[in-house]
Amino acid sequence: MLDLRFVRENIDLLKEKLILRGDDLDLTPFIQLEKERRELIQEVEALRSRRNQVSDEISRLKQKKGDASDLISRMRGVSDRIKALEDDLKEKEEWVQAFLLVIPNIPHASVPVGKGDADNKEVRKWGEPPAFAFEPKTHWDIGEALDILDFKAGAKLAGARFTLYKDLGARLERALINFMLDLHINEHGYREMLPPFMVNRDVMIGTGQLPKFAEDLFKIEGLDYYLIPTAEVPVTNIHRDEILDEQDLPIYYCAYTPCFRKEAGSYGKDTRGIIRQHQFNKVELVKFSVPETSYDELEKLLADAEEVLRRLEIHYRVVALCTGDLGFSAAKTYDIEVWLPGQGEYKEISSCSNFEAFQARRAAIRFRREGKKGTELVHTLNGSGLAVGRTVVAILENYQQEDGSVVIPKPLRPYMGGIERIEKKD
RNA sequence: GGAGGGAUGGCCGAGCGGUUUAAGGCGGCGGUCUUGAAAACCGUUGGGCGUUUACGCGCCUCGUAGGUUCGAAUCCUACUCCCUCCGCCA
Repeated sequence: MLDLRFVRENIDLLKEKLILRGDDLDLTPFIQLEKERRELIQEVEALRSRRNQVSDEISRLKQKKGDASDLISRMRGVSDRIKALEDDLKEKEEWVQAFLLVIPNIPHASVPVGKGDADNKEVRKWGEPPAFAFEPKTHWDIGEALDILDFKAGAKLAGARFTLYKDLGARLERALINFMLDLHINEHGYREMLPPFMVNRDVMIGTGQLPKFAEDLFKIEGLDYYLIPTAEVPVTNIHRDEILDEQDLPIYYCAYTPCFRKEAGSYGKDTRGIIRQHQFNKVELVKFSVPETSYDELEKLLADAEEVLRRLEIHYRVVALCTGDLGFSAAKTYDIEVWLPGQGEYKEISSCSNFEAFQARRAAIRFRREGKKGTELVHTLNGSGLAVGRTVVAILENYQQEDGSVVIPKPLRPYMGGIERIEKKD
């Protein structure tokens, strides 16, 4: 959410920025209603001020056993007028608030201008694609041949876009979760969190999933609970409605959670394999920072996520998302795209963003500066460190051997009971 | 699921229809005293909104939302959360 005063005073600038995003929100009704809102506030507050004054007078009179009936009769009805104005004001406040909640964040000045993913800018590449003396297979072929991924069973148990992991497939997923958590906690300075996998509506509004993207979420029928689409949601909201101390910042949290997404509107996309699932595992990095260092923190967070692929020795590239490809709440985003030989393309495996004060304003996450009065909004950041299912995909496709087996990257072997290779059972 | 108890400022805790401007204490901050510190004493103390060049002024905020009243932390209704006991349960 953007600052109300900022929106009011920078309408033209905001319009320009929205166009960069490809958003053509009409701001004119907002300008008018917001003005009416302020006029109403002044009217209602003047009346309330008078009511308070007269009530004091009545009180004083009664104390002295005086007759206040004249004053009382004159005040009769004033509250009804206040009430009527308050109802009107409440309606306008809610309208203004609802409008603010669907305005996307403003892209940072360093974000490349562009319309879609074709305009994203490559920042760097790391490593080399593996050379194969044979035609590399897709992970779904590898996984089925090794009997570690069972798509039919997933469909039977739930439906399309669900998969049953079996034996060393399940073990590999679990090994990756522990490897990633240990790396970030022991070496990158993050605190481990294990949050609820369901959250309420206010929390979803806090990080920006609601009200605009309800169709992407699974909701529990009859209750105010939503399945989380990412750990970003519960973890960022840990400090909702709080005022932190400057010396507490920056705060680094790391959390493993499953993620649940409806994937509405992606019907033809990634239908095979485990690239796009309704449920997948992710290790997430979340930071709270003072505004002046949040972009340094973004670079460090990105490096922390990249480190996972470097340790696993898998080729990837980093792209800076352009203005047209940026998510609703983000001011700047880097995607890490991992090389998938079976598909012959780079695929997003992590998305690292600075939200600046956009989420903090929605969730009321503030901090106090040493020796200064008042509060300021923190900056929030997060990034996948990494998406676990897609890391399994990357390992299967990059470490596949001609005989159909898959070599386990060295750092994962301690987490796999020393197993070095997944081979076909007979 | 059943029965009972509770929610007041950063924390503890009084208030139960009208100078209360939410008492008092703790903590925090500033000061006096002191070589320095402690103690003691004095002062100060949240969040949000509106208005103002500014100093300031006003409004809201006692779990949340309504209601009664000239006036609500206080009375009424609903809801949420927490605690205790019973039942069920990994």
